[in-house]
Amino acid sequence: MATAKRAEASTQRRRRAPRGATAGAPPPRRPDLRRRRVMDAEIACAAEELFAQHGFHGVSIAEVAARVGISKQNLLYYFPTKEALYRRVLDGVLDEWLERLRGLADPDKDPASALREYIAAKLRYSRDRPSGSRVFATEIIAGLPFYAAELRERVVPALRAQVETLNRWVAAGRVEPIDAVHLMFIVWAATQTYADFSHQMALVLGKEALSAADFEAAEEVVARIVLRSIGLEAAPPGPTPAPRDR
Amino acid sequence: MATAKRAEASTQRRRRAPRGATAGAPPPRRPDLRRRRVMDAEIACAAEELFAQHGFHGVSIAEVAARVGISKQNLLYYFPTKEALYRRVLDGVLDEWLERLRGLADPDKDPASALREYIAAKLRYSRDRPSGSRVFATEIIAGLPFYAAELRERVVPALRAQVETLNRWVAAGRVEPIDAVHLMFIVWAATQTYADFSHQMALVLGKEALSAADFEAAEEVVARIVLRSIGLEAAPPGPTPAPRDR
DNA sequence: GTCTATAAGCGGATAGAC
DNA sequence: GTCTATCCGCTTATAGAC
Repeated sequence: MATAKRAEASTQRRRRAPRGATAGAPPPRRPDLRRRRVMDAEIACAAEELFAQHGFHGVSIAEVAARVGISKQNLLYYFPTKEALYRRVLDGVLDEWLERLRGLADPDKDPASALREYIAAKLRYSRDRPSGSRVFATEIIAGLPFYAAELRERVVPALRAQVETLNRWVAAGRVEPIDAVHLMFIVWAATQTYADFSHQMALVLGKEALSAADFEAAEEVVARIVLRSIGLEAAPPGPTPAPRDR
Repeated sequence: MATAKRAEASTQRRRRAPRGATAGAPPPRRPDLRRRRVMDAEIACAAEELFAQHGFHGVSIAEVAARVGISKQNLLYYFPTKEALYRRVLDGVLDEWLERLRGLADPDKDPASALREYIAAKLRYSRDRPSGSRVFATEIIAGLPFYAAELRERVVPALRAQVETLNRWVAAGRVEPIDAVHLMFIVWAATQTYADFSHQMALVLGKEALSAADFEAAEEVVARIVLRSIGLEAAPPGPTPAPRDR
């Protein structure tokens, strides 16, 4: 999702073919569900970026509407309240997040490669969808004013499952004993930070934005840190693979 | 700072001793600098908590004033604009942060204990002043809309110095080679997260808030992860010291 | 579905009396 | 320093025509 397909949809928006004269088969008269879905997604996508930058209260529905190219009243036709739009954004972020991480950290897998994959997937998410990550982060930082129930129902179980997997590996002697909850807290933080704090990172690195090479380096370091901490791997093949840009 | 001395200041606020009659020595007529400083601090303290919870746009100066027990117009006497108040909050957070971390990560120190101290100090900060940490985090996540210059001038050099120290340890062969920037990114994230994401953590742990024992466990795991990643330490003395509450 | 019009309230900020 | 009064713009949301 994210930035895709906005342009095409926008150009075709106002006024489809006129109805009265030339149409052979009468167009279906039920509410246009497809259009509804497209508009919902497009509005949510615009809202996601704006909420990420300015926070819930820092964005007006008029601004979202303007970015999509519709009127604010029209936006209110699709989302009855600003809060509904905000929740929809969080839902979308969460859906994709759960989808991407489904099945990773399977307790039957090899711990090292399972953890590697998990870290890679989370970093990919930070890279592909920083806005979503940021909206979620600010909601959590604010103390879950809108999304506490959903987080409890959908996120916490997923996180607990990962902790549980790690604990099973410990119990089976496949990794060294460690406080699994805190290890996972750190994994989440270390991967999330590449979305949330990338502005600060860019400033430290003296560049405009993080590059692909930065994300590769991040993946290597996070994986090394985590794996070594539970006695899984000494060091990656090459000591420090040549950075491409930076 | 934070929550201290609010009560006493509030009770004595309205109307000091009347001026006309009984006073022997005429009270100094210059602007009361001491009062100014106290009020500034008190307002900033209240604002810090509110900004942390609701974000810059989610807080009205009237709400801040109400929490302090003054009128909104009176608040505007001390801070001419809402933005000035917000910057003052960030300044305060940054001042204390730099103060606490000053001198840590000295390149002449033993790397292991220097890093341990650094991690402990950052975690203590997350624990003592979560609101400040959160305000800062949301400002960064939002892309530094107000505080870019200050971050560039005061924070980035401090962060770079820490990276530099780590690099010197690598060059001197005192620690194993590693991508120092990313290691530090992870250290910042792993310590910061115990302030910013503590709500989510509490939900995962099934408790109201993080306890002292949680912070001790965090310190142990973060230190272990970081030190091991550069070949500094095998494991802490006891395998898993008995948790006190949880 | 999309538009115009408008309700009803809160936001930050200023002016001036005391 | 603190108060009263007030300006004005922007906000979410609704009503109803087309």
